[in-house]
Amino acid sequence: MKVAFWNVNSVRPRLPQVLEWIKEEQPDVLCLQEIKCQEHEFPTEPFEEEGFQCAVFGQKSYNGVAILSKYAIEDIQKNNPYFQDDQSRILECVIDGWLRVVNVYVPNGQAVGTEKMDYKLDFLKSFKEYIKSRMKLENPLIIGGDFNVAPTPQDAHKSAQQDKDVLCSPQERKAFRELLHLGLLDTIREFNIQAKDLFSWWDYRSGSFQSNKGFRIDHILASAMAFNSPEYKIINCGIESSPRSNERPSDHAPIWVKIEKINKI
DNA sequence: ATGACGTGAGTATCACGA
Repeated sequence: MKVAFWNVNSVRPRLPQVLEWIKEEQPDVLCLQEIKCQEHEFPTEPFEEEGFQCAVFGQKSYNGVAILSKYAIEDIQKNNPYFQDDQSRILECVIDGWLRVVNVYVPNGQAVGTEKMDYKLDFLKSFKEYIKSRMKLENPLIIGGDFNVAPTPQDAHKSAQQDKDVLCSPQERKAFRELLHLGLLDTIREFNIQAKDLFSWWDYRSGSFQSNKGFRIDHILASAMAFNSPEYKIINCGIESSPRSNERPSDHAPIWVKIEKINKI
């Protein structure tokens, strides 16, 4: 099963290229972040025509997440039950009766020392408790989306100001590490231990993509049961940077994993 | 560099992104 995540920076102007990418890459599940519309404005029909069911958690103008799946979508949960939030940022479900998927759009944070950074850090602190509760459930678990954190210096281009800047501050990196310490693996890093210049987001300004001045801030975290166990295995994963070359692209690239269910005798 | 782009709301310009 191929499960992809993509911050599309508004789904409606991006619809033709999202449909094109689906036809080329054939994901079974596509989790979208920053759809920037309400449920009734979401382009459900074009995705249904490609064979997807849609679960949408929208918001007017900002944020919003959705899960498209060729298999049954069950046990839908919107946002974190332990965190009061008037923004639409988390959508959880179980796919095909076995794979639990959490689709997350972590707040931007604006800058260190601002109220928005406080909100981001509160969000991440509570997100950890929420994920802890999900790891107690029986299903293999993957958590993917836009985390807005570049976990290590390896995940930011060389000229980035790493110590004080949003995405790279010690506070944000600590919050991300604490998530991993629950027992989750950063799948794309596990498959690319030494790789540098492996990025998922490039600023629209200053030709950042052309000079590969990016950050790796979109991630897919996997429980040990999902990553490699007698029952399940992640056999491959990647960052698909080619859509960043499209006309009117999202500033984020899609990321994906292939997870295999190993048949019991 | 208090910049650069891009999107939504709304129809001039601002909030927001990261």
